[in-house]
Amino acid sequence: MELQLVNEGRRAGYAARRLAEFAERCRRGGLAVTPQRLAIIRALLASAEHPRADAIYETVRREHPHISLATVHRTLETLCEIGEARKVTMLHDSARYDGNVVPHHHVICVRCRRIRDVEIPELNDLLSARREIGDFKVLGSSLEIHALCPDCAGKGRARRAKHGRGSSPRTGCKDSVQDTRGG
Amino acid sequence: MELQLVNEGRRAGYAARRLAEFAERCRRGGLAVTPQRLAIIRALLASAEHPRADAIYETVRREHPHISLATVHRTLETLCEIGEARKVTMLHDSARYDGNVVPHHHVICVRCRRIRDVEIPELNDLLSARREIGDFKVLGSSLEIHALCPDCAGKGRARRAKHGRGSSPRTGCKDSVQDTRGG
DNA sequence: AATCGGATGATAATTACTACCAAGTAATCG
DNA sequence: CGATTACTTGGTAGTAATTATCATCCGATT
Repeated sequence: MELQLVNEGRRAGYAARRLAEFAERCRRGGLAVTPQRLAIIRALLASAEHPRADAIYETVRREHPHISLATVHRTLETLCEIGEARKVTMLHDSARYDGNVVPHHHVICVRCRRIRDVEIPELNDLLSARREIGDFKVLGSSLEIHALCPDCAGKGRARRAKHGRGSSPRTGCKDSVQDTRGG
Repeated sequence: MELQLVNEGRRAGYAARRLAEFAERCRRGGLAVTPQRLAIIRALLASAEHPRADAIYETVRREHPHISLATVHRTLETLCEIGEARKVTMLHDSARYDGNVVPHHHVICVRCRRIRDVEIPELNDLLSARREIGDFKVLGSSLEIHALCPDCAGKGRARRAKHGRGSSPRTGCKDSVQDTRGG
């Protein structure tokens, strides 16, 4: 299986292109182009660290000393909504435990966060053949398949639910549909 | 690619077996077998929901009204450490953002939580050919490859760092090596 | 330039989780 | 079986990440 770390040069070129189109994309998404948003997307695109909100905050603060941490959180969330950023995992809200310790993967409903086990023996085989990627030593892996569960698929397009931290995975449904499908 | 939801019958049988071996495995792991731990692993194995600590707490409370939520959090963590449970994602501490919205995957250092982008075009192809899994409608996917980064690989075996919530992903290193390699 | 709706900053509130410590109890040994 | 001891637990305070609230501000449109 082809499988390689993305190199720095390519990432930088990509970031430059994305930044150039940013204002245009904001308008298309119905968002105002503010200095804060520009600074935040610039910081995000400049980083290869997959940063947390507070790291972006520290970076942006150097040029915008008055920016609020809340703005950074809000903006990153907004960027995800218009598809200008993504979260590394959609399950960052709280720890979800699994009693099944046999290697397997998960389908996750992007609306209600329902999770079901999936077996993909071939994927396990392919990855366990791989001892390292770049200079990282591989230990294991876990595939998150983003999907709509049968209950949520019927409900039409997401009515942007508010992001009460962990408000819904308990029982209810939550939105922020993040389509990561390949292109 | 073979790819299917794990069915309920199989899961139940697996859970029964695991539960039977639990006491033995605890002792092997140097842990006391307490009623609380038994109740928690039983609740976890009985659930197909990939529950959060609070859901386990609500279940266990019916039989152990005095159990503490802190115990549930601690115990689930402990179970992961001795390999009797796993977390659905190891990145649940806090949101990590990515400016790269082109479909790709991630290598994550299990010690310091460093993340790097990985491209696996074949995986994208295989999954985008798949429109549904069971009754879930597939939108996209994200593979988490668990690994040791070059810096952490040299440092020998993990000295169990304390779990200060988000204490290390900023810069430092954190442990809880969770080997999910196939078998 | 006037208007207006969305955006921001400051801060309070919420949530998930961990730290701490006194008291309880499982495992070991006699 | 009972004493010993170290590991566990419960209760609770504390911490960190994130969201809510709301007055003020400012980008976009006219």
